[in-house]
Amino acid sequence: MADGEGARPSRVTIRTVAADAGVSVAAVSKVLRNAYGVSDALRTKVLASIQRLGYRPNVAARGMRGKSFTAGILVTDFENPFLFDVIAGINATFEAAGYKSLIGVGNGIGPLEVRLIESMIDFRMDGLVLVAPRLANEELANYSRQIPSVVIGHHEPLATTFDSVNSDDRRGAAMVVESFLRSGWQDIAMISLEPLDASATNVSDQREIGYLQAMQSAGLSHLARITHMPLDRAPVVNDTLHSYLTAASRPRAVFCWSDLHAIELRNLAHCLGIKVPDDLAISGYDNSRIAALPLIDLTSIDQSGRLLGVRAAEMLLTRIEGRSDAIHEFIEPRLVSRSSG
Amino acid sequence: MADGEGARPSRVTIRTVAADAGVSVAAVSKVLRNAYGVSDALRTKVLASIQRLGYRPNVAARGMRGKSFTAGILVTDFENPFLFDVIAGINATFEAAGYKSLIGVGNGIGPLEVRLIESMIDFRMDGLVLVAPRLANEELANYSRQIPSVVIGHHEPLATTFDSVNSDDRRGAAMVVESFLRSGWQDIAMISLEPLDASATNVSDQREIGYLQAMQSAGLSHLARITHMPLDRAPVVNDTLHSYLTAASRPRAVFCWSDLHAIELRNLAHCLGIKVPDDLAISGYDNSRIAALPLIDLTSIDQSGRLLGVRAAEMLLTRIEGRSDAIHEFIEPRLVSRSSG
DNA sequence: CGTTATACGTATATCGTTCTACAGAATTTG
DNA sequence: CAAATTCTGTAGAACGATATACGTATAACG
Repeated sequence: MADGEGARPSRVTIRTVAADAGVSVAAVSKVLRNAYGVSDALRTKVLASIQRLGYRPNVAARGMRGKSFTAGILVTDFENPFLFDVIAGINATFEAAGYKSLIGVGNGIGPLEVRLIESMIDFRMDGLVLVAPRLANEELANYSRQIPSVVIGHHEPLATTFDSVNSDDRRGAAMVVESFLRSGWQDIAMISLEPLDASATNVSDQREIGYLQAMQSAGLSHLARITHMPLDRAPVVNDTLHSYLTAASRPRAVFCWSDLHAIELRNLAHCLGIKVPDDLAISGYDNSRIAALPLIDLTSIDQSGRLLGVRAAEMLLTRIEGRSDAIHEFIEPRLVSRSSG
Repeated sequence: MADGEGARPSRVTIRTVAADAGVSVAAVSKVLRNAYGVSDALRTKVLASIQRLGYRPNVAARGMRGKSFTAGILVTDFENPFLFDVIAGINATFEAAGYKSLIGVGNGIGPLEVRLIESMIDFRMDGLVLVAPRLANEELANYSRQIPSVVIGHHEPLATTFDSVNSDDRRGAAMVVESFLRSGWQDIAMISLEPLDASATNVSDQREIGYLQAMQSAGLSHLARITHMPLDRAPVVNDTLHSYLTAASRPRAVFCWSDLHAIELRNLAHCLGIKVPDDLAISGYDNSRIAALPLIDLTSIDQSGRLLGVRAAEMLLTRIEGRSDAIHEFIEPRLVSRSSG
C-alpha cells in the first residue's frame, strides 16, 4: 500500500544538477541550451552531472519561457493510408534535428481540429504541421500567426503567414486522364470529395480542376462529370458507389480522388461482376501500400508522401528559426500503372 | 514586414480574465478547476469574462503544478491497421471526459519509444496508454511508477504498477486452430513475430502459446511449427514468405499472428498460383478493414479494437483519479470466417 | 448576544525552466 | 600600469498557472 504511491523519487531538476556540479542554475541552463558564455571546463562538469543524475529537462517548464523542442502534427483522417509515409518523413526529419513530434487526430471534424490546434499552442509547441486540414481559410491564417505552421495537402499559394508543400494535384489528375486517353477511353468520369467551401484549397478540389482542364484539352468537356462523396466512410459511401456502378450512365473509366474510394470501388465492381479494366478502368491517387497489393493492383498517382513530410518538416524548422517569408512548394507526381487502368 | 512578426496579440492570461471580471486570479483559477468555495454569482461572472476574452489556459503552465488534462498514446507500429479502431476508441473516450490525447509513434524502435515516453512525462501529461510497447519489463515497471499507465496488447497479468487490456490472445489462436480442424485440415502451421525476450509478454507470444496448446489438445503436436518474422516489413519478410510458400514442407493451413503478414501471404500465394483456400488456407488476426475487402477476404480474429481502446482510456481515467490497485482485463475474441480459410 | 462554524475570496509561495542584468576575473589596449 | 574590453559565471525576475493559508462576511447555535 505504501508502495503503490509512496515511492516518489522526487524528480531531479536543474537545481539538483547545479548543486551536484557545484555551479549556478543559470550555468546549467546555459549548457542545456548551449548558449553563449560557458567555458569547456564548466560544460564538461555540468554534462557529467547531467549524465550521472539522469537529468531530463521538464518540457512544461521549458515551454513557459523558451522552446519546447516539440512540433505538433495534425492529421485529419487517420485512416487514409497515405498518411503513413508522410508522417514517417516528418518524424524522421524532426528526430534528426533533435525535435520530438506528437500527433493529434482531427477526424475531419472542424471543431475538434480547432481544439487540437489550440491545445498544441497551449502546450507551447514550437510549430505545427497540418496535414490536409479541413479548416476555413481565416482560421488557418489566424492560427498560423500564433505559431509557426506548414501545411501539407492544402492549396493556398498566396498565403503569407504559413508555408505549404503539395503534390502538383492538377498535374497528377491530368496524368491520369492522359493515361486513360492513351488506352483509348474517352468516357472518363471522376469521383471526388464533397468540397468544404468555395475556395478550392483541398487536394480534391485541385484534382477536380486538373481533371476538368485535361478533359477540356482533349475536347471532351461534354463527357466530364464529377460525383462527390462524403468524407466519412459511412454506409452512404457504399450505397453511392453501388448505384454509381449499376447506373446506365456508368463511365468507361473512373478517376478517384483517393485510393480510399478507388479501393472500395474496385472491390464493389468485383462483387458486381464488373470486369476491371475490361468493363471499367479505375485509377486512384496516393499509391498507397494497399493499392500496390497484387490482389488490388490499382493504378495510382504517387505523390511521394515521405518527401512531402520531409520537406514540410524542414520548412517548419527554418520557420521556427525565424524565417518569416512564406514558401509554397510543389512536388512532381508520378503515375504508377497497374492492371486496373 | 512589420506585419510578419509584429502583430503580437499579447496572449490573454488568467490575469487578464481576473482584471476583466474584477476578481482575484485565484478566483478565476478556482472556477477553471471547479474547485471548492466559489459562489454562483462569481462563477457566472468569471465564465462570462472567459467567454468574452476567448481565454484558454496555458497547458504548459498548468502542468507545472496541476494537471494538463492530456494523455499520451504511444503506438509501436503506425502501419498496423489494427490501430485505427484502438485509437478511435481511446480518443472518443478521452474527448468525452474533457481530455485531449496526443500520439507518439515509436516505430518499434526501443530507444525511440523510451525517449517518447520520457518526453510525454516531461510534458507533464496526466497519463499514458501504451499500445503494444516493445519495452523490457523493467522499463515498463519503471515508467509506470512515474506516470499512470495502461497497456494494450502486452501481457503481464502480475504487474502491480500499471493496468492492461488485452484480447484473450490464447483463446483467439485456439479458435483459429479449431476452425481449421473443423474444415478437416490438420497440417496447421503458424507464422509469428520474432520474440522480444523470454517473457512472452507480446501478443504474438501469447498467440503462439494458444496455438501450441490447441494443437496439443488435438493430438497434433508433432505437426505444430512456428516461423518467426522480423517486425520491419523489409524485403526480408517477402523473401521469407516466398520460400515458405514454395518449400516442400508447406503446410495445409497457416495461422498468421497478424493480418499484416496474412495479407502479404495471400497476395504472394495469388502471384505464385497457389489457390486459397483449396491449396492453402490462411487466417489472420485483427479483422482489419483490409482483411474485410472482398478481394482479400481474409478469415481473421476480431479483437474489438475499439473496445480495447475505450476500456484502456476508462481505466486510465480512474487511475489518474487516484486508483492504485492494478486491473488486468481480457476481451473475448471473435472468429470472422471468410473465404481464405 | 457572543461564540463557533461555514461559505466565499484573496494574497502569495510555488512549480522548473529561461533569460536579462550585472559583477568579477582575465585579457587586451594605449 | 591604468583603462578599456572581453570572457565567465551568478543572481534573480519572469513565464502562467495551481494550491495553501488565511481573512472576512454570513449563518447557526446555545
